[in-house]
Amino acid sequence: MNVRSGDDLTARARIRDAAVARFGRDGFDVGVRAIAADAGVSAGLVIHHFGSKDGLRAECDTFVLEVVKNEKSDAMADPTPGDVIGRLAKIDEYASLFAYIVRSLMEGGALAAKFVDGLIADADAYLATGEAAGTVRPSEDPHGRSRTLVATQVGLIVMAQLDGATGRGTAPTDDPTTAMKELYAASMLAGLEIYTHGLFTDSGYLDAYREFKEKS
Amino acid sequence: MNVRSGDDLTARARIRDAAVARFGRDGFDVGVRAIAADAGVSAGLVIHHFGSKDGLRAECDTFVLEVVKNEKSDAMADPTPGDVIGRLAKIDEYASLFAYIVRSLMEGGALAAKFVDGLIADADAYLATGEAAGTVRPSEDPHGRSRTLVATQVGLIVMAQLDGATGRGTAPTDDPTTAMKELYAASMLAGLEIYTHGLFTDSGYLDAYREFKEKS
DNA sequence: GTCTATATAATGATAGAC
DNA sequence: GTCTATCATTATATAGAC
Repeated sequence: MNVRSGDDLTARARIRDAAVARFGRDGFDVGVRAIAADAGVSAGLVIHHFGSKDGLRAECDTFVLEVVKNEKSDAMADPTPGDVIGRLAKIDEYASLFAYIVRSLMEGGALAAKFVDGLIADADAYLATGEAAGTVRPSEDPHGRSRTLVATQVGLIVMAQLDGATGRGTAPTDDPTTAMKELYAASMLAGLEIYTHGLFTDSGYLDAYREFKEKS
Repeated sequence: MNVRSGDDLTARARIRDAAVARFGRDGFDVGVRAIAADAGVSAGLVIHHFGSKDGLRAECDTFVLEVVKNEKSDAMADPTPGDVIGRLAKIDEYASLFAYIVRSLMEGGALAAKFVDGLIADADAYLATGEAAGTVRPSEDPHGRSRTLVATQVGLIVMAQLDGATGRGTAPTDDPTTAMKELYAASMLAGLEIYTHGLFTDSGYLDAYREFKEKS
């Protein structure tokens, strides 16, 4: 989860790390006792430090968002930028972080909303750059386009989760990172096809929608 | 939920309907007592009829899938077919059904996997028809394309849920149908743009990926 | 800071009367 | 078929010793 090697962490940080990992693996219904056991402390100490389970959850949220934020800063300094999901999924060190984010996404938590907002903002910036460079087509609704593209990413994540939960595919049940990478790779060609040539052979559907939109 | 008007239903059916609605609105952690209260029966009777909470959940799953199946049959007979999500979302009578499906989707349940599989199969058939008719471009990976398109739908649903849960947008928190319709409408133009003209101005990304794929 | 022990509340499920 | 009453379990959170 981070470069610090475990024993040298304060109990508070150990609890928080254990909670992120457990929440990510088993969902937010997991008990405080399981988290405490993972961290090697008592259940009472968890409450003592964080006030309540919700307090612990909130601290996990801010911690994960902080890591994502730092990762994004690094990505901006990186000469070969990719999308944040790809970066996070790539680095196995962050697997529990990614699992936590996926859980939050499935639950509809506040962290997920912020995370998705960040992805959309990234897409806005990335597409605007591409548009200026001439590699990306202009759009009547650039922000809507960003949301649509991010929706595809989010949908792939959810579908990967479904595949994992129902035991399909080659990925083991408890590894959203692997399942995600597989489904992503399996959809990459088709996605690039669509993004390069489109899906329809003519502009009939688009024209019809524009006409419909103008009438209302 | 169905055409039957409430009081004339057996208690068993009333419990099942109440459960679908409650599960859809509050998630699957809702207690048996709350469902029983909605149905106007005792908590014990719920267990008496369904054996356990899981038994009730299973019956809700099969019931919802049955309705979806019938709805699909109707859609095939209908001369103006749309996608199933659109049809379900459109009909307010099915709002609780839709909410239930969304919950299952978020939780990663078995029903959600079947539902998504059905959407993908529908997309396969729909795109194959379009391809034969000349309105849809051929693809190197038709099934992967179907998955990608369904992923966008699923992602929009999840993002609508996020907007609703965090109280953004104009939609009320507890109405996934409305939130979904709004986000869907807001993304329609951008989506059709992509599906008509593509996203990129040239085939550089697609060519690069094909080359990368051949090497490995 | 950290523990053990406990209070309190809610859950799913059972038993038996009617 | 339906109820009330209750059991057994589990959960979060508290209290107080060390």
